[in-house]
Amino acid sequence: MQSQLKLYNTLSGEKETFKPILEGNVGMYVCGPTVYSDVHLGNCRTFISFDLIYRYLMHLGFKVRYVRNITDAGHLENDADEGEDKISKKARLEAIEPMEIVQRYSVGFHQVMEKFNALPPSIEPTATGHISEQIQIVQALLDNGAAYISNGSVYFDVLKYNDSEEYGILSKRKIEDLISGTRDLDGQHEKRNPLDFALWKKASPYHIMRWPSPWSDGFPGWHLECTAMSSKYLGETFDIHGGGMDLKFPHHECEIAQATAFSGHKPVNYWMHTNMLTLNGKRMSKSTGNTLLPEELFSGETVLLEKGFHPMVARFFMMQAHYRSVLDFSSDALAASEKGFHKLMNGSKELKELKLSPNSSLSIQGFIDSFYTALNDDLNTPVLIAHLFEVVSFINKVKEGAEQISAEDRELLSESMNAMIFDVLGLTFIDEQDHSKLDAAMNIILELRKNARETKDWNTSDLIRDKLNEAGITVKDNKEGSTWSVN
RNA sequence: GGUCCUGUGGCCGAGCGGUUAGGCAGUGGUCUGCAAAACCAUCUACAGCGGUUCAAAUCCGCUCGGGACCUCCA
Repeated sequence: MQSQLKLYNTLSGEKETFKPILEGNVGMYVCGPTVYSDVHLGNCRTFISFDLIYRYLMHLGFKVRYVRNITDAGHLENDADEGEDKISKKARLEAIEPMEIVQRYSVGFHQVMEKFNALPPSIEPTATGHISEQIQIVQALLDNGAAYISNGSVYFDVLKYNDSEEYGILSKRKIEDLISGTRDLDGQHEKRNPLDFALWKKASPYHIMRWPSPWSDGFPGWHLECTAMSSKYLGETFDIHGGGMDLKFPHHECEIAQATAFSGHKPVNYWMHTNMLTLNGKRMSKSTGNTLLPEELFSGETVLLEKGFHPMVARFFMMQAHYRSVLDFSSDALAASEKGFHKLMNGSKELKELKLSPNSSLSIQGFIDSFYTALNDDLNTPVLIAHLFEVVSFINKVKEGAEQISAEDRELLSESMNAMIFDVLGLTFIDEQDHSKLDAAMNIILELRKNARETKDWNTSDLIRDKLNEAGITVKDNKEGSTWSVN
């Protein structure tokens, strides 16, 4: 099954059969968040997409080392001399320590990811914790002539690199087009060419975050941390490097260039890029303010939504679209997913209690194969979910007596459904609190209601149901009796 | 302006040369004191115009929309 996994590789522009460098092991690096403000839902989608990939690789039996960095040194605000990093700017605004900002938003990020049931990565290194590694790479690039010093800063020489390698190989850009398209920004005079990017920046006097280096007191360029940390923890060539589409250029392109110049070979075999989550048809972005915060989604306290949605509903909503497709966020789409989510989860619950027959009326293995066919095709979760709904439909028919399932098959299907829903898609039941006392109380109430119904006292029975509903508890009547659930 | 992606039924969203995707909503029915849920049936679309092909939502061209990147951004 493993060898059949195909992943879309941005480098080739095609789906390729996934083959890890070291059999049975996968090294995966994902560009993490910049912790200078709250992560928005668009950021979350990327990390949830890679959580799916991480989960599926592990489900297939790979031993995965998943590295996702925390960018706490801040990226350059712009390329100008006055450039200051985002962390220190925010710190001065709020008159607190940079690391205080970092701490606050890192914690917030982790809390949000936990709500989305995203597994923590194996290693979550920080840029500030790897300054010496970054300095070493800069020195090596200076030593081998790939970089040059200018006024205390160090820049990567893109044109020189392009003489022997191909700058633009990932984003499919031609260097001539890039040169002609370069904007005339201030502070470019330090560079030999506008395309050159900073490896090390000399800090201006008021710049708070700074480290000593052979060239100046300063801070690392914004592409460098990923090369330093990925090569440290995964090796100079590793299997998968991921990030949002927006990082393809220039960030990942620069990473390839500096890493190749540093080590002499390509750093990554499979480049994976997840697509944007849009709001009102436009990508979410901190700088434009077109964002939705996770907390706003959960609480519904925003003009964009009619009500709040549980993180698992949002996760399911995201899984209903392919990770490489743009997904637009809307209240209606969320509401549709919410119903579908409950339908799926109820189906998976009911599967375990299905009445058994000597034989199954359908091929259970056929269902299971379809799950893997979908996932192996570049993680096609929308198709996987479509198949899961087919199973739910089958489950309901067994319940109604229109289809049959054997004991063996029920076990097999249950195991596979659970693996898909919980392990791979990473969904959880929304209501998992301990209800033992509520259970007891509800049993008493429903007993009274049952008595009322038996004497056709509909006023009482409806009053109980309506009042419970107002309190957030739904009562449903079936042939076998009444069931209840917390909304 | 350059590079690239995209346009699917009321809504969301797969498919990428020949078969019903799926979910939500709607409609008719079964069930039910009513409601809800569930089940069955139904609704059957591929921006427009050309072309290639026995066959196109799927490939090619043009036109018209939408978006991403080219500057920090998941």
